Formats: sequence, C-alpha cells, structure tokens
Amino acid sequence: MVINRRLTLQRKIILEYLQNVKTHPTAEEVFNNVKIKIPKITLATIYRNLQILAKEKQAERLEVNGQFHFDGDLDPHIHFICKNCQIIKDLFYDDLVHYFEKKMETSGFSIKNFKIQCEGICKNCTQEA
Amino acid sequence: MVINRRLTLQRKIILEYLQNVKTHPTAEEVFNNVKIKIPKITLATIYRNLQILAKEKQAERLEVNGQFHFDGDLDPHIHFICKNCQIIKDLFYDDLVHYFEKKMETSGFSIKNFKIQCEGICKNCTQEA
DNA sequence: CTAACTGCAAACAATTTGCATACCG
DNA sequence: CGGTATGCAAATTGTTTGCAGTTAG
Repeated sequence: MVINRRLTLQRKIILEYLQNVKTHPTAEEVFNNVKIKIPKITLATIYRNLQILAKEKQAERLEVNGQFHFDGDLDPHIHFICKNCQIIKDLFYDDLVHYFEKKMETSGFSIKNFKIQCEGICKNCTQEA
Repeated sequence: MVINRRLTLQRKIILEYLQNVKTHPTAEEVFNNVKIKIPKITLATIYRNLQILAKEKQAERLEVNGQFHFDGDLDPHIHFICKNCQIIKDLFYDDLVHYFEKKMETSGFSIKNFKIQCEGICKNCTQEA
C-alpha cells in the first residue's frame, strides 16, 4: 500500500510558502497566499496537501485556540503564543529540547516527536504595558 | 462584563467526571457518561460547559490527532500518546516542568500556562512487540 | 501509459447559536 | 426576582469526499 507521491506544482508552492513564512498560517491563509501564484487552486487541494505534508513530516500542524496552524520549520522548537498580540513565536532552545528528550528516554519512553507550546505575554507587549 | 457563574447540577457533574476519570475523554465521551446521571442533558450543554471550564482553567483541553480531549487534572504534567495503543498517559515529571519554567523566565517570558505532549510507543506496547 | 492528483460541488462531522423555559443565588 | 443556564432544533464552520478530467514520472 505504498503511495508514490508526485511533486505537483500545487504541492511545491504550498511547501515553499510554509518554509518561507514565519507566521504559522492556517489552511485559509495558505489558500489565500498560494492563490496568488495558482489562481484556480481550491481549498480542497490545500487541505489535501497540508494533510499529506503533515503526515509525511514535511510540515507540522499545531493547534492554537481551537484553530489549526501549519509550520514548515522542521527544526525541533517551542511555540510561544502571546495572549495579548496573538503572535506565535518560535523559540529554538536546544538545551531545553535535549533535556526533554533525555528525560523521556531515561524514563523508558521511545519518543517519535513532541510538541511544546506555552502561552504568556511576549516581550514587546510587556514593554508597552 | 463580569459574569456571575452559577454552579448548576450539569456543570457540577461534568467537572466531577473530569476530575475522577483518567482517560482524557472527548466531548462525546463526557456526554455519554454524564447522561447516565442526567438523562436529559444535551450535547450543547456539554460543549457550553467544557468551554467555560477550559476558559476558567478548571479543566484543560488538549488536541490529539485532530480530536479534542479534556483533562480535569490541573497539576502541570506531560501528555504521552502511544502511537500503537493510542493511550494518553499523564507524566508528572516535576524536574522537567521546573526546568522548562525556569528557562522561559530567564529568557524574559512571563508564562501563564503551557502544554507539553509527545508521541511514541509506551512501555506496554514495546514489551509486546 | 497510468497511478496520483486536481478542481468542483456536494456531503459531512463537530461545534455553536437562537429562543423559550427552568432554576441558582 | 434577575440574570445565568438549559434543552431543543436549526444553523454554521471547518474539513472531507466522489467524480470526471488532468498531469507527473
């Protein structure tokens, strides 16, 4: 039951967009942006491809306040969500990631992937208060 | 715009159920269980209350494989999801939690709450393989 | 050539809403 | 009593599917 994926233009543009943007777009936002380059693309195609990309670990799906967002950055990192401005910020804290992986392994779990996300107030918003 | 919540029987039973169960039920599962005690309750009431409980931090909502689950345990902990048997296991690794909180704070973030969840194969399933 | 993919429209599941009634404080 | 919550049914949102035509490898 192995599927031989084809790199269609649609999939290529979607992936490129996810890899170049730093805003963690929703399916809708991916749609609006990809539509600029492929005007007749439909939401169904966006959904189908996002699902494929997530399943094949070329992108990550994350949930924030009930909405799904997508991230093309595969480097393990933490997502920080500001409760004020709603920005989703990437934090590449390698020591934290390592501590976490180590802990899980010494506890007897073989982990495949993980998600760490936290909410608070970002530096920008703290200053303005 | 402060709302004066009332502790209705429905809300009470839902919360009690979440606090006593260790399986991280979905809204549907909460519904099926609460219905035993309150036969004429509806899904709408379940959804309304789960939303309120999550917003007021009396329960936590987590997302696993596109489905939302609820957890009445407020103690900060990690969720481990077994890719084989699909169990959602709570891990109370205080050192990990502290390391994480410390790191975030020394990095200049004031964090309100966080979610850590990871996927892998649980001990039970590893033995059986 | 042919299996994988697309666009389109229709179907679907999960969640939310409007409203009249019930009930907590 | 007043405002919050409920049950019911209908509406809405986000996502998925079937199908005929298109395309990458």
